[in-house]
Amino acid sequence: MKQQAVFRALADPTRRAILKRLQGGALSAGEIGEAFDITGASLSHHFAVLKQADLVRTERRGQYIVYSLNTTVMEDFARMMLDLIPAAGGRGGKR
Amino acid sequence: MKQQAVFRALADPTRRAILKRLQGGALSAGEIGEAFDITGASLSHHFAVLKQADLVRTERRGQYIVYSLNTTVMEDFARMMLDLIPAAGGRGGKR
DNA sequence: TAGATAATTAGATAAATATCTAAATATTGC
DNA sequence: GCAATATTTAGATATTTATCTAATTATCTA
Repeated sequence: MKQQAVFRALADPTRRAILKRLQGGALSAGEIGEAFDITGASLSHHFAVLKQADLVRTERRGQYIVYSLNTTVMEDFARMMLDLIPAAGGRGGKR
Repeated sequence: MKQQAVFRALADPTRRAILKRLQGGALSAGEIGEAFDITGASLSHHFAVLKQADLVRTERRGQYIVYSLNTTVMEDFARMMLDLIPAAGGRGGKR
């Protein structure tokens, strides 16, 4: 997991909202965009950041490009966060 | 939890390194700073961001100001991340 | 109380980021 | 192949953020 890329991607509220929209299942770029008041170009930039962090997967389906969550990376991330906590969820104070 | 403040705070590698240093227990600002090659002023800025996110607690001890992790917020955060994942760790696709 | 040490605040600057408009690329259906 | 639609890329701009130096605040000790 590219840790820094994931943290950076999640730091922006618009990108987190995109991830939330994808919780219900895969959506095309346009469908995702309906919920936001920014241009397609800006959206596209956000997609690129999410992709770089491997938080979403893409697949072209005809004219459309369909985005879906990469839940593996999100799980890894959450568990890593828990590991940051001394004696919490994880194997405790390792390192 | 001030979600945005937490995400923003965690986005910076220096701040994450500070949190890691605190895993072993409370440290003064100066002790934390020993590990970094930036000025005290910059460090202090990072502390402020971490405090704003409630990720660390401070306590003055004489001349020193001692920082410690606020594990509660970190746990909340990790669990919230898991909840972002459809049917993963948490109570599944609520929301 | 004066000097030393620890840390923060103020103000400036350079780098990173979010957003925009315009142009380019990919795909469909006639 | 051409027009229409969906999306991305390029280039510009404004905002945010990380860092610095200098000054300020707080505490200790002699």
